[in-house]
Amino acid sequence: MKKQVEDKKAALLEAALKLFTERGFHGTSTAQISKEAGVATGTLFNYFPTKEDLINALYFDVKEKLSRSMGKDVQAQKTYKEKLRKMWYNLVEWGIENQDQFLFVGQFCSSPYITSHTREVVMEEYVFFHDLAMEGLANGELGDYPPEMITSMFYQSSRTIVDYILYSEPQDKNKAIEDGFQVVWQGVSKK
Amino acid sequence: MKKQVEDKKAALLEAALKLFTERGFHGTSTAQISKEAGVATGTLFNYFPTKEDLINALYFDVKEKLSRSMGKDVQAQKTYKEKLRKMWYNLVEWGIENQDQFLFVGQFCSSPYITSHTREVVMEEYVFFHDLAMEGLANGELGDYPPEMITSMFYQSSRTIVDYILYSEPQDKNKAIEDGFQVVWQGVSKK
DNA sequence: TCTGGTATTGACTATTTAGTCATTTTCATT
DNA sequence: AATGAAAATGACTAAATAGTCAATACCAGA
Repeated sequence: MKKQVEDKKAALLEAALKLFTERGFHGTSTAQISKEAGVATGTLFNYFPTKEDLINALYFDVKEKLSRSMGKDVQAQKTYKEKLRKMWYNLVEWGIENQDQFLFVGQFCSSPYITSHTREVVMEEYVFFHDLAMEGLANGELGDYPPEMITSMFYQSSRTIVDYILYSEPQDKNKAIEDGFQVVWQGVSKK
Repeated sequence: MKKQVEDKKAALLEAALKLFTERGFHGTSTAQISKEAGVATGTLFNYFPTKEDLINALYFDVKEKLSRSMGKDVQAQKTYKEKLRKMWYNLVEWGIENQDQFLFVGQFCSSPYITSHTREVVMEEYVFFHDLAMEGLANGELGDYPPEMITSMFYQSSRTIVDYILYSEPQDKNKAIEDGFQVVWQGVSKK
């Protein structure tokens, strides 16, 4: 029973992910989401009292997965540059392998349907990222820029490279990923 | 008469800009837009046959303004680095001074309501940008990266810095703008 | 097999929506 | 002042919407 519950909830989130990205928030009806998920219209509202709750839960879900992928094996790297490189590859590879989630985040990160509460909760998942920037500033590996600026530039650049790879389809994706890292590292590291 | 026509059209675009950014595309009714613009509901459809036509016209309008600001006085600069710096300042300052348009573009650039036709037409306004990257590659000022990658990184970084300035509100905005340029220039220039 | 509580269903509704169109207003020209 | 064509109006409609709720299905434990 518990299993089935999770199944339906996951199916609803998956359906919502696909449809919201394809057709937008108000462009997708709750009926369409239920149908795509293979459940009754009422079932959606058992799990998510309102449509807004649904998209906020979905946003949190996706951002959490992203944050987990992002941090994987980073602390195991020897040098600071290797830590950043690991994180870069985690980010870009996740984006390529999870296109739908990647596009969803891009489309809804500044959307009015995501509440400031959701944004705050999501933020907490990313403190380790901020800490890593602080570490680089403290040990002199990074140029003397505000940490929020560094993290933003790093994260947004990874999105830019994923977009570039998905849209321009370069022959050598790995080259593109490494090129991207070189640009960012040259940009933020201390000369 | 001609004057008034343009007034109403402009009022509709302005109202749509504000409301779409605040409440999303389907979250904003055509009635709300008409009301905000101070015209009758029918008038909107005289100028824009459908709601989609309206948002596409608006998107084109804003992107065109951005492209014009972006290129201003760039060719008058002496060195290549100065050309890029001029463009960087044009971009970031436009974003700060035109927050509403800046946010609108960010929110709708990858939205399903913007047709691929609109995207293509908008693209044409930005060939000079691509050409500038080619120029930098040809004269050895830029690192050996694909030009599309360079333009994307440059443009998206400018967006990141505007976001950073609007959201983090650093004491010294000009320092932040110049810092941003340093990061990007270090990133894409040849070492 | 029976019990009782939980999960699921889908018909239903009150509201909202994009777009229409017959009518009225505006105003340059005569 | 008279004309007429273009612009503006807003009441209207057919369709779609988020969310409800009474009825049903399910299933673990006794």
